[in-house]
Amino acid sequence: MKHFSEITPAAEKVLDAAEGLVQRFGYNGFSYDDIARQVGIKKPSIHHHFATKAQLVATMAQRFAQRFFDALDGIEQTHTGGPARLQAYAALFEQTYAQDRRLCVCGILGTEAEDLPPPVGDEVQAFFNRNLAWLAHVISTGHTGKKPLARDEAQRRAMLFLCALEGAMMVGRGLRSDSGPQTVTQGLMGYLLA
Amino acid sequence: MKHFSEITPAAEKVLDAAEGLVQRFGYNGFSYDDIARQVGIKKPSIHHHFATKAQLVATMAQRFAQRFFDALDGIEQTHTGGPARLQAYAALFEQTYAQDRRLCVCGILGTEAEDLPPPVGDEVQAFFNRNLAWLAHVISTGHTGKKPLARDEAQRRAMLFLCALEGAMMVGRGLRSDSGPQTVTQGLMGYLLA
DNA sequence: GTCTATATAAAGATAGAC
DNA sequence: GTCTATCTTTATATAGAC
Repeated sequence: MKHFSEITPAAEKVLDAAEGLVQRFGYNGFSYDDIARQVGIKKPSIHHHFATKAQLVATMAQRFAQRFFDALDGIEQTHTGGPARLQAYAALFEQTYAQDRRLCVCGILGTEAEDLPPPVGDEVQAFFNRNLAWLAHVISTGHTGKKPLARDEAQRRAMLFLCALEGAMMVGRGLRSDSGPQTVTQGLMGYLLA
Repeated sequence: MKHFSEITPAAEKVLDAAEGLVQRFGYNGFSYDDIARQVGIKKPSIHHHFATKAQLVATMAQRFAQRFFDALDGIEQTHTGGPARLQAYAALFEQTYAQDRRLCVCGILGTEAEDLPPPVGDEVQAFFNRNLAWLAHVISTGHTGKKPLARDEAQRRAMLFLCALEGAMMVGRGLRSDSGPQTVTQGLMGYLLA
């Protein structure tokens, strides 16, 4: 698979379009022609950049994950303490949903997991694992209790937070509501770090 | 739209197949031919029972929701107290995911909301609204605090619980894990009713 | 890097016989 | 209620010219 770092400007536009389409309609919900129309080129030109849809989406998911992880690094550098970091983490989901109720790329692909080409499924799985590790670390070092948090307790709370945020996007859409992740963070933050 | 209550045994088998296929692959992830193969008939026979895919899935979602609400009534009759009722509620999600990691019908349809025929979207929206109302009621009457729960606080907690459960199915799939909703209920229950 | 033209398969759906 | 045959559209993908 082509790595997203060695990609031309034209191919980048294709990835941008694919990302938005996946976030709105899922893997099975868009076509090469949809991308072509958005980018302003023809269908076969897409194949010039990405031979198959599986490769295209795998590359896009990889780029999405990389950017997300970069954002996590940024949060650790610019925010101090558990609450601020979890709040900044939640804001990433919030900002995504605020754009026409877009879902997390790996969230919507996760629901389609059984149907996904293996390379795409691998990206999704890695994305969640790394998010959980990051959250468990932040929760573990940021909590305010007297005893240090047990490793598996930190992991449980990380799982809860991630699921609540992903689920809030899913449910928010089903409710046809503009309020997504934000509806779920209030109160939860205190619980996670208590 | 045909109501599911006036449906023949043959049509019922079609709905059963459609339900499983939606839970595994989503609205855009299966075809009339997939149903036909499962039921053991041919494609046009499906159209005899349900003229369009939109009608078929709308009827299926309606049946799913009705059964789910019946289960909620059952929980209120057979379980007493907030903790037992929330536990029984979570078990409904658990049982679904335990079947080949199937998702909640309205959960997976919710992620596809932007792409859904309006009648199907209506069913999904109604499903979530009614679930939130039921949960808010159980949480409100079941909590152990000294002061009665404020209405909007009960609704916030209901939203958190629903999103956590739906999200756990989504994330569990992305992780290729057999552990779904169960990973998220522990600890949360105490928080909801505190 | 983009195009026209085309191959091939699958989708939702209809007509009409049994 | 189910079938064969068929229509129409759309999908992913390829060949080869510019």
